[in-house]
Amino acid sequence: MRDTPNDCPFGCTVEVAMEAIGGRWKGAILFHLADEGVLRFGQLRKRIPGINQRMLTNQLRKLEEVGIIKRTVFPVVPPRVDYELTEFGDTLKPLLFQLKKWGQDYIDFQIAMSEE
Amino acid sequence: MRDTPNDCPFGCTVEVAMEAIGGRWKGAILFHLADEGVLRFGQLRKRIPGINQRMLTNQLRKLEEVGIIKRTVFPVVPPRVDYELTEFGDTLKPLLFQLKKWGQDYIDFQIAMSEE
DNA sequence: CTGTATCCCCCTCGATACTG
DNA sequence: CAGTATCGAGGGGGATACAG
Repeated sequence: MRDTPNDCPFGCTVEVAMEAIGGRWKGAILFHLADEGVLRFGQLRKRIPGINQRMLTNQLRKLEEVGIIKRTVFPVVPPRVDYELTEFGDTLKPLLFQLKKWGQDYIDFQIAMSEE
Repeated sequence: MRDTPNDCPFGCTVEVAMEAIGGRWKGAILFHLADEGVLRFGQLRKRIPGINQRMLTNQLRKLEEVGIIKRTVFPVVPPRVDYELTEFGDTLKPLLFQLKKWGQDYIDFQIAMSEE
């Protein structure tokens, strides 16, 4: 997080947004929660190939910290922890779906470029 | 860039998109180009406080490499280099403005959280 | 003005093993 | 099942100096 959000003369709100939802995994995590609602830790892991436990825990904590996702622990054995978007996190949905759509276009474009 | 874009079972197109436009500076660079059109190296630098020459050059090269921005060198002294979005880069515009809007909401939300 | 070239630190991230 | 602990490699990123 930037120390002083007020020294953002022009387009740096974009930077702030990128810090919140950017990085290697956050986008994928958020997309799945936006797409499917409530998901357990293990369900998220299955949906994000390549991520390991450490990273998943790590990123989930950061998203929880800034109020984008909610974490619910059930005191049962075996343990069960649910993750979902908060009310504020829901405001990300249009962005995430647009991001996904653009990502598909981007992949197609890269393929077209490499084939020319 | 991910090696095999095809091993993206579910929401990983979001990951791919984040790799292309994510990171500390790319969002800001793209936003300014989307907002103002053609900008010179030095103009970009002035608009992105905190970035240094190395990083600006670095990120511009990456964006150029994947076909999002176009670089035009004018053989004059002193040198002049223009940057602008490519036709494909233009498809990012709605995303960037939405990103900026959400970033503002996010900043407000963080302030509200810390004041509660 | 628009870059390269070095140097180096830190922090992210991955692999693996272990725990309640 | 859902984590934590530890270690280590790698690269992102900054400061500075130099070049065309």
